[in-house]
Amino acid sequence: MSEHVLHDNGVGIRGFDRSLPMALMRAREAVMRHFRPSLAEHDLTEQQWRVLRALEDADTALSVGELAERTYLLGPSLSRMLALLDDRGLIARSSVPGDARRADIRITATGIELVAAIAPRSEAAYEHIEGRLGPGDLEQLYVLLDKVGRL
Amino acid sequence: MSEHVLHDNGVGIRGFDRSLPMALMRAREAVMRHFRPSLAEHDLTEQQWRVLRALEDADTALSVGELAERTYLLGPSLSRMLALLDDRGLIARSSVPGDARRADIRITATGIELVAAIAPRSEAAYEHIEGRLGPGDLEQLYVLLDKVGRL
DNA sequence: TATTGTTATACTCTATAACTATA
DNA sequence: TATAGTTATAGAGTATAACAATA
Repeated sequence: MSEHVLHDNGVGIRGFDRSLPMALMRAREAVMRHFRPSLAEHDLTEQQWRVLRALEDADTALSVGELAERTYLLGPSLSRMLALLDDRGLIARSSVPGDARRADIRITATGIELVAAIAPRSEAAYEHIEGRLGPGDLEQLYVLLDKVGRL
Repeated sequence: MSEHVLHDNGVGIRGFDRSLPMALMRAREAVMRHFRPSLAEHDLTEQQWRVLRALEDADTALSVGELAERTYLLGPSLSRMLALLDDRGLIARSSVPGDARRADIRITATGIELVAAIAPRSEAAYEHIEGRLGPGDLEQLYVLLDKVGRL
């Protein structure tokens, strides 16, 4: 029998400690706690960071809609954010030939530099996590999270 | 060799798909997507839900500070939220004998009823997840998340 | 003096609806 | 008519500082 047993506390709902959303949030908090100061230092919110990372990872221009999906941001939030990131020269927009409604968003060289400047702290956090979990466990965690993410 | 290989994309940072915070967020999104309508139906934000669940799980009164730690909310956010939940009769405050600075927060019968009313939808979401992962994987996921959460 | 909690303030994000331009 | 993106608006959370009351 496992130490992690689902228990009934009388109102037909799992204990707080057995709530998957809370466990996910706790884990995310633990990771971000080490990383957030680095973002603040460079005047980036977590959401802005997600946008830059998504663009940098895409390696190609993305439409606003595609970007919204990948970053879990709503259109209006993203729209305003892109204006700010554009002002800071971190992203650039261009029109799409053949569909004047669409906008192509890409990360600029300045944006890539900023991401690269923050990256070392991110790597340090990962090494810390790997040190605690071991590479096998981390791998297994990714597999399980991917499964849950595909609900 | 695993299919999940950390790769270098030229700026010294992991790919977006190999970002642990993003994987955690995706998983949480997938779970909450099924659950959020139920909260909205009862006029609760995710944060308010966390507060009610934490109180209900504690099975005893908590100080504002303890509650803030358990729900990952800041004092000022929590302070305002407690006033709203108090107005709705979902929580109650009482003074602590021996320390007039502290406030004891507890969930009311009405609050417990509300949690119980929402619980079935939560359970359905869990059954869906268990159906996809299998109980063993879900258990393993909890173990790994707990490890990460203890950073 | 330090701690507990609230209030003040500015900013950001969430969420929905309305709007513009284009397809 | 539908789609892509922006603008408008209201509400809520984040974050820091300042504050009151108490220890």
